[in-house]
Amino acid sequence: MMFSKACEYGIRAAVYVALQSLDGRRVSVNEIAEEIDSPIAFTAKILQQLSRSKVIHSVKGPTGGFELDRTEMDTVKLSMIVHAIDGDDIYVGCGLGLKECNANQPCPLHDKFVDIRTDLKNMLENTSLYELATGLEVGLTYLKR
Amino acid sequence: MMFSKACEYGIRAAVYVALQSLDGRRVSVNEIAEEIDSPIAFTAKILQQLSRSKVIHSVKGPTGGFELDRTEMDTVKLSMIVHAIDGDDIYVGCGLGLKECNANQPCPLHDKFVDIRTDLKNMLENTSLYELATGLEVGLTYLKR
DNA sequence: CCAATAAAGGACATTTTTGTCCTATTTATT
DNA sequence: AATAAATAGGACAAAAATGTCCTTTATTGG
Repeated sequence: MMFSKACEYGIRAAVYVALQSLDGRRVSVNEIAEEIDSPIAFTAKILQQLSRSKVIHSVKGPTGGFELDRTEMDTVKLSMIVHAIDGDDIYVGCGLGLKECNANQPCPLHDKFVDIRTDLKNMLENTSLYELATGLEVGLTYLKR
Repeated sequence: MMFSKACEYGIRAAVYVALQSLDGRRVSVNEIAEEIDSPIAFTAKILQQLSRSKVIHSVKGPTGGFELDRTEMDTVKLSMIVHAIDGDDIYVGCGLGLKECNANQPCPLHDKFVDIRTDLKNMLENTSLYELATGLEVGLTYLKR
């Protein structure tokens, strides 16, 4: 609707990793894909991206998996995940696809989009994985279905 | 960023048709594609969709083309174009791609998305082609580049 | 050291979106 | 009636996004 499928899986995966990390549990790709109801191999690719972008931490070998430490959960905001996967489309792009749309040379929707985008941007930049994981932990929110 | 490419072209095309219709000019696919800087044949398909959805009016044969009458420009809102081309994804879909995300069983971002989507929805439902075309006419906004 | 386990990564397959080309249909003009 | 101009529509092509499979690399525990 707004993010790519890859980004949707990425956010859900990161939130699940955060949730389990609250209990000190490291989680595997298989478990993540199972718990967020996503295709395993594709999810593995996305987790690689997130790991390369330092959004989550990965450990190879037996007992390995993905994790986040408590401080990272606070510092990692949704905007970092979206940026790592979808790039800066949401921030930069014109709603009507113009290359050089800006306040000087705006598309007909420019001003109307500015407000909506600002709200979205603020939301993404102010929402941490910790915040999302705790909602899940308490059973208020869900990651599947 | 938010709409498909097809929808971006569709909105730009419809606004251009409205603009020219203000002067009583009927416009061809070729002229539209030229003026909004879009691929001709693809634009033709999109105009077909808009015509079938009664968003714009088409006339075949010599002197034919696309047009809108003054009353239609007021009644046609952006939401109708978006709906005709992209369906109701923007209205219905969960931000994280869950099938059954709602107030009872929300995804972690549900509440945060509700506000943003409501604003987007209101904007689309309250913006008419007439409003957008007049901005263009006065030279305040642009449809290319 | 060896075996097993888990992520990393490359190559490939499928699906969707975007885009093109050609023919058919409609209609105004002569 | 013939011609030409315009949209309608079907079939195809290319590109991007999504998704799978298999091999390599790192690491743990026996």
